Amino acid sequence: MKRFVEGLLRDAVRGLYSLEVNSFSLEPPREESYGDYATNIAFILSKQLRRNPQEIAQELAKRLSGDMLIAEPLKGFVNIRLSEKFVKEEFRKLLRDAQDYFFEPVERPLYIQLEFVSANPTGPLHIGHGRGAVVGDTLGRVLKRFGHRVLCEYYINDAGNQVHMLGLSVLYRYKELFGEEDPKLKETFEKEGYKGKYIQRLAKDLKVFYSDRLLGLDTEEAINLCKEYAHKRLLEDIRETLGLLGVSFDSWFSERSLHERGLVEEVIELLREKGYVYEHEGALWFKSTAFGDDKDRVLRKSDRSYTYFASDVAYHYEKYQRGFERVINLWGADHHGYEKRLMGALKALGLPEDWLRVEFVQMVRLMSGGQEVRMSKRTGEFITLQELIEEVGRDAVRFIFLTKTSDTPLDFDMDLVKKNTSENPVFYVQYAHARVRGVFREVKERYGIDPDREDLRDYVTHLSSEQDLRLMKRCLYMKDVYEGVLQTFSPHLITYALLELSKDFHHYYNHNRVMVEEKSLMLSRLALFKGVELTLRTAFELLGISAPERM
RNA sequence: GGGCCCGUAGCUCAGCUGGACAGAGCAAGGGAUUUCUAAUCCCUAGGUCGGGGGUUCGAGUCCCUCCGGGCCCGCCA
Repeated sequence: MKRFVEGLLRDAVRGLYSLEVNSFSLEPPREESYGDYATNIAFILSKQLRRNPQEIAQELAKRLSGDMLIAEPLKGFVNIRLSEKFVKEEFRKLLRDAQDYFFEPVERPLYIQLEFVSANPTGPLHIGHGRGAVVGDTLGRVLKRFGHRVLCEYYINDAGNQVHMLGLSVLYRYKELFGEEDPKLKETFEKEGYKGKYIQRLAKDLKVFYSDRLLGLDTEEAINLCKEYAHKRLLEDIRETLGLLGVSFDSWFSERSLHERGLVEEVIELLREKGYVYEHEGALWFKSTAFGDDKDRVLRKSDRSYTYFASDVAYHYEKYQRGFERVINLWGADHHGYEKRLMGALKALGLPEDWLRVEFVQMVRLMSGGQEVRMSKRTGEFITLQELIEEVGRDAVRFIFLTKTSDTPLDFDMDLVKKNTSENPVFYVQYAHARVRGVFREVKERYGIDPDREDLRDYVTHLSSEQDLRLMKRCLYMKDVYEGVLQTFSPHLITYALLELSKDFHHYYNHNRVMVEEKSLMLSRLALFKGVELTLRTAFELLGISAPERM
């Protein structure tokens, strides 16, 4: 809708002043009585034309008003109202095919890679990973709907020190099972090892599998065996947890494969050719200060092993070679220091400036009884993502994770999502859907009308009350919301808009009855409800939450 | 010392590339039940947008500075 209005506005400007305006605002005004959209375009034009904005607003409003829009100038603003005719036409389109209506394919589809979660396979996913997973997954769904080719990828850190430490930790616990203690192993374990109970479980599994055969092996060899087994198992667990969340990846990319293909050396060589690599105290450094970083960063340590940073540069170079036109990374907020050096390296390699976009996902705090909950009562360890899903359900987890912009910390109120009242936003929006379905069931029973099969489009004509129009517009408005998500990569806008829609629906429901004597009125209200249902359902699909028939 | 995020009604937060008298939800108070689920709806109240400067026709929004809070800063990942 917004796009349509914008087009008319540009036409009007072209017609009146034969010039183009690039940036102006066009948004729903705060004050509802001003209409559906308001624009500051006259202020922008007044600079270029050196004329009074109020006059310009007046001319534009006159030109704009017609069949579709009613425009009025006010204090230099142009206030625009969608005509009843226009709203109805749009609503009919929605009823015909909601997918078609809401998602007009982008003119130039891009091959986009979306990398998110990418948690080390050294333990279970925690709550923060879940937020990244949901935000990434939903964003991917939206981008796909608009016609982009999207590849969702999980980057597995299966090389380097962390997985090594995982192997070591498992081996330590394994030996423990046989009453053996290796002092060297113990020292490292106590300092840097993974202490979670899941390590002991993995050790027990290995005992079943190998019996005592690992004891005879050379330590390094044994660590490697443990490492292989443990990280694969943990990855399976991660996959399972993501599955419970309804998140799936198209691709799982192994860090190790970069090393095996020699890409890490290759990319360092490339950076060296460009003159951004130097040696210092036996290590190889990247001159990230040349790109605004506060210090240079090590690529290869003096023990000749590569840093995580080095493989990350190689990874992104590999992404570029794979042909992605756009790459979006969702990182935990603790990685923000990383952005500059990676961006710097990519710039040094000659990649386009806006090719990579990094979005940060901030922490989640679990709250219950007004207090932060960190430890699970059952296990005494940090609450895992899996436990949270089991506790409150997938819908609540997904919805709440999308209620705030991802770059600000989120408090997850566990008590709230268990309530069946309007305080609980998840309940509130799903209840709207259940109510629509309830009416449809009843209508079918009483009158033999099945709104699921009936084509109700022609009855839209009878929807003329202020409340009718308001609810229709609210549905149509979701189209603008999706376009906003596309532009800002902020899927949380959907939950907001959904709450507003639900609010208007509940209001309508309380003030208007569907099953009334007058048949055409009943059918028109069914058409309205049908539109609401389709709108809700489309949004629910993107959010990955269920659309309950009854509650 | 440096980086990132944040400071808006009692609480939790919206406020989209600067725009019209600052919004919502919750909590508080009052009201609607012969209903297609009242698990809902309606009404009322409340803020010098952390302080100070600047840019602008116009600043919660941009710039500077100060105060306060959170996260991060290793030849770890």
